[in-house]
Amino acid sequence: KEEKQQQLDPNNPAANWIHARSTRKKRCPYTKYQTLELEKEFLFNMYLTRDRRYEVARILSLTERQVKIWFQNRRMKMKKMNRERSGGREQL
Amino acid sequence: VMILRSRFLDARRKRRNFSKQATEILNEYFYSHLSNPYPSEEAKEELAKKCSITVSQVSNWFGNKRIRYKKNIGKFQEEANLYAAKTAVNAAQ
DNA sequence: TTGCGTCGTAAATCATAGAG
DNA sequence: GCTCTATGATTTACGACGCA
Repeated sequence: KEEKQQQLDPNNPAANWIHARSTRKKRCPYTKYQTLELEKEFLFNMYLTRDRRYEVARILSLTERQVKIWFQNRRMKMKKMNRERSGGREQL
Repeated sequence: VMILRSRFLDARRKRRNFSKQATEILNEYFYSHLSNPYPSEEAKEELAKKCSITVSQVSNWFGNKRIRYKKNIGKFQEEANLYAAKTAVNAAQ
């Protein structure tokens, strides 16, 4: 059911925008518990100290790198939400 | 209160498909820039305005389109031809 | 030179609008 | 109405680049 064969036709101008780092770790969705705890920590402070990062990672069985990146992504999400909250209309 | 609040927040996932015309505009851009379908911030703003959607929605659309196109070029061949022809006609005028 | 910041994105996954 | 699948949005994980 899974044959991903794409013969890139030389005529096809789309030949060059394929990135795909083969070494990239596959995305693995975090559990409800992990996400909830991360959100709680984010509410406490948007930026982690090194010690907090270590603790959070240990408690949630994530790597420190994962926790660091989660916070980076979370800050970007917040930024996006603020951007669209101020620009768009509000109802209710 | 928390339930109502979460319902409101989850409402962001309530979506409507874009209008036929908006999809048309986005596809025209995509297929006429197939060698580099990465609109600049300015281009995104212009597309957003023309389509009456947000810049984020334009970004989402291109992100989805690039990956889905790449994953199955054959499936989009007909669509690609259609917009290529349309672009050619526009250019000829 | 280490290291964490943002920005833009790939790819997978989620949620459901809509087509059969 | 009830599946499915197409589609828009969100979630992980990086690369590229900035600053201290």
